[in-house]
Amino acid sequence: MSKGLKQTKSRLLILDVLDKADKPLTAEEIYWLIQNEEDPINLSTVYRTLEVFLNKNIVQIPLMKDGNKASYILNRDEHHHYLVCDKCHTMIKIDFCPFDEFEKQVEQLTSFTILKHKLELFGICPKCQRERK
Amino acid sequence: MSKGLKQTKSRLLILDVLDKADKPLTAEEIYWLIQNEEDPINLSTVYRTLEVFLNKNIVQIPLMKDGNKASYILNRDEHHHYLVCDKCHTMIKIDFCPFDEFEKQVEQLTSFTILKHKLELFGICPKCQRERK
DNA sequence: ATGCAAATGCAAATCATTTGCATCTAAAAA
DNA sequence: TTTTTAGATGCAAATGATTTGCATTTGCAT
Repeated sequence: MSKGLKQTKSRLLILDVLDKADKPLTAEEIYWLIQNEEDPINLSTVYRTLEVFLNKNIVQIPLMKDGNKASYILNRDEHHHYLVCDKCHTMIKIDFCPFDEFEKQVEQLTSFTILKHKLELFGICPKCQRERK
Repeated sequence: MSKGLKQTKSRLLILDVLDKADKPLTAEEIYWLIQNEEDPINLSTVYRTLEVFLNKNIVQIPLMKDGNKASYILNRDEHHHYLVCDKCHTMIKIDFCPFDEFEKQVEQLTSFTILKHKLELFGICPKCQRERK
């Protein structure tokens, strides 16, 4: 395993689950998905692993929360954002991001060094518009 | 009090504290700020009031969290974003937002109707840069 | 193979937030 | 103004996500 981490079964399983996921997963969701696999793994381990992965920048927590639980995604070093439907919570990825220029302006204005940004868009998806939900 | 709410001392105090604040406040910060004022008020009341205010759109929760506590700001119907220092959590308001054009593009691309967006920038503030914390 | 630092399981602790319930109070009705 | 009552509050206990202490296990460097 990269970044000076021991390669353990739990960590590989968690990475695998996150890799296959098509949406951000909570610690508990990861936990249950792994129960369905071969070897059980403790919920504390999931939390501890996710924290290590966060520190190593292997995973990220996007802005949206599922209730008050944090969700995690693999950091694929692609930069993108999510668009979330307020009605049905459909979540789609937006693959472009025009904010480099904006960040430069803010850096000049504030003297901060900007490291990252999080953006999320909320609206109504086409399906819900049709169904007037 | 507007929006069909009873005008109570707690609610007026909470509104006042939020109005005077120059940054998002957690429920507990609001609670302590009010202890310093004349009349004490219960922490549950702060939480309950904030929830009512949220539903009435009188306050909003910006994206950033102080640790894992939610922060609240008065909804002033101004649109702006926050810049947060990763080290000392200093939080400053950015008063301009260039994303209308971007939203239009995303609407065309996805057929979503976009209602709002949340953006947050993270970096290191000038003070922490100097102190190399 | 051996030793050790790091990882894990388990149970208990933590901490923000919520809730049940008895009491109180703003404001509508009389 | 007094009465009425739905909604607001205080208090203590419950909840639920996340963290932590500690004993045990396991990668992996020697």
